[in-house]
Amino acid sequence: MALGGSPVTMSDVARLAGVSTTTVSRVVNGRYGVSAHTIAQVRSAIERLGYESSLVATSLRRSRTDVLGLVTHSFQSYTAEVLKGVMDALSRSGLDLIIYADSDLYGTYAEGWEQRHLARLAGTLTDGCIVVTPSGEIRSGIPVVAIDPAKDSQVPSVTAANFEGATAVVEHLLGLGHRRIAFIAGRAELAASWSREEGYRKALARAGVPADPSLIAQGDFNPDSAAPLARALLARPDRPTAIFAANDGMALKTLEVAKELGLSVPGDLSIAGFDDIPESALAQPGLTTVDQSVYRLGLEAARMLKALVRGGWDGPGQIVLPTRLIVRGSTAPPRSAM
Amino acid sequence: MALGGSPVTMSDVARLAGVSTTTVSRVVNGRYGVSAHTIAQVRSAIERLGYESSLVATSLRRSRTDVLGLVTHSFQSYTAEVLKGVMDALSRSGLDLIIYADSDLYGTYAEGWEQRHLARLAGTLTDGCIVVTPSGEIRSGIPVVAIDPAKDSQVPSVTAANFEGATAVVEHLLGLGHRRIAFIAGRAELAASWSREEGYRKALARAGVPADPSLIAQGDFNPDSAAPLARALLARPDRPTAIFAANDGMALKTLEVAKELGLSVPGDLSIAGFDDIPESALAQPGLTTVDQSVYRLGLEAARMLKALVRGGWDGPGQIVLPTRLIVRGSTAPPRSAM
DNA sequence: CTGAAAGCGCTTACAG
DNA sequence: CTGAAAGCGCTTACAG
Repeated sequence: MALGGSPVTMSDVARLAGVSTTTVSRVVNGRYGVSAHTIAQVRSAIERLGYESSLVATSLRRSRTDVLGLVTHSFQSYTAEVLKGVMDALSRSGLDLIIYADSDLYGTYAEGWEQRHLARLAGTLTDGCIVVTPSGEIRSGIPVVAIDPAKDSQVPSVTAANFEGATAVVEHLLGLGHRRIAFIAGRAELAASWSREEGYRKALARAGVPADPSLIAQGDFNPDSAAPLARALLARPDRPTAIFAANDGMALKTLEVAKELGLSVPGDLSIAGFDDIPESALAQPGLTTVDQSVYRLGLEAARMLKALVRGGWDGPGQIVLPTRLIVRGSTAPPRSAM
Repeated sequence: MALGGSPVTMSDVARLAGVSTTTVSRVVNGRYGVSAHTIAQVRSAIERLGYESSLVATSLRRSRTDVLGLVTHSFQSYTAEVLKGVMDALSRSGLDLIIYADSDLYGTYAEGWEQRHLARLAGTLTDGCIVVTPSGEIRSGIPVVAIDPAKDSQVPSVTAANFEGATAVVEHLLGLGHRRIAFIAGRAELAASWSREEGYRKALARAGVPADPSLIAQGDFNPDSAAPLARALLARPDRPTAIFAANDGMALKTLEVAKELGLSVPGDLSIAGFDDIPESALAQPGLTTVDQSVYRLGLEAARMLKALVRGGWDGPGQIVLPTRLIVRGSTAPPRSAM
């Protein structure tokens, strides 16, 4: 009960109750074969001492922990949405969640971070893990589900229909009359970024518009990475009439840059993104984008992992969630076509 | 190296390298007194097997883990901001972070959740813990810092100048000519909510405006909790000319409700919040609010905990961060005063 | 119905 | 420079 004393252990309880730790363990875990009197004795000792079993010791001894893990290398609003979905899927399932974040890797993309984080949890702490946007292939002794996996990754994963979504948004721009459409890409190693770029290329090709490689800029999904890229694109004499960024964070940053440069959106420049984060609906003008429900990414990943851990998964190795084009004020016909 | 085999242990490495686990442990932890040849031997075995030490086993054996814990019962944008601050404070400090979330308590305020989560981590897993918005007093064997603690809590904590911030925003409304100002409160057990209500009362009292108890509604910081309350307040024949909500989430929900009811903001109704979350600047009209930098709450809490864990804290037991009134378009003089 | 003992994967005196 | 043994806090056969 002491504030600041060393943690109460099972032996403390056993001593106070006058029984063995074996018996205390039985009571704590609700096993059969303990007399009512002993149970009462132990319960009261637990109460008096404020005993809580040690997750660490339990998980080291047991094979199962009923705890799922999640590893991530940053906490953007994307991550927060993922977490909401995961927690809702786990709600009242008896499975808890542990999130592991390595301070030395935070915000960087040091290769293999997912592997190291995973190993920390996989030992015996967690029964299975969700890995958010891993940069490479993953190997692990426990079930793993990736959210937005690396390109060519083989682990079970959940992702959105990135190719289709990107195609739809670029076709929307083409339909408005745009021909010089730039693309700001995301982290190149992620399948999501690669598919969005493919969708962009495919839509142009279908429309018979030759792709101009100088209109493709390499960002990393981080909003700040888009600022210099947008500036460079917009400084060109033959600047594009539309910019499609691989996520909303970068698209909104592009919107900021355009305003700084005195360009009106969508008058001088159309802008589109991907994700439909809450800020996109609130921006001035509202951002045309693709809804990919990051919340559902987290929800489905947790459901899949739950089934995998319990040995009851018979679905596909990859879940692809539908996307939806959302047209708002940031896109319009180019001036030349008006 | 096997995909899906059981985890590689230190004994596996020892066997392959032809040494004892003692020696492997020494190499892994960089202890002195191992021959260069043995080190190379062990390193290569570790490499070949893809060995990573088990966090669980290590933390059970060692007194120190160099891992800090954080427990929360929900993942709102508030939590995401807190986490960013915490991670930035921990960056390159050698301290990692584990977040524990209990699925059975998610989104609910079941009494004592913080105590139970904490006990799971406090055993030996973490050297210290941050508890986000605990609902009651906390006892623990390891250092703990609370962010927005419970009323009358004694644990070290970080919070904003809630009283002063609330006073400022209500004085702003009074200055515009409002006299019927409603207040939507937050979770009653939190000091933050209580202080904001006190600030509201104090500002009215100073201005000689009698407080009308029927204008105080009890929310819980969750945006959804505000909808019925705002509806009830606005349905009254003597409806208030201004509503001050204890956080931005509830204020933005109130804005939505007002629009639904066909009321113009700020023409028919002024609305103010507290927090300054990103959405508030983007809302139409922009939300008048109090900036409390949730990011800094996380940053300072992690700094404090770091010092506490390392035995180097000599600051006060509670850190109070300044707040700042931010006036945007959602507040204006009431019609009657125009 | 109850307990002594082994062992989960590590680290740390201790002995050599 | 290296290893056998004890022990961190639990759970689980096994024996009684």
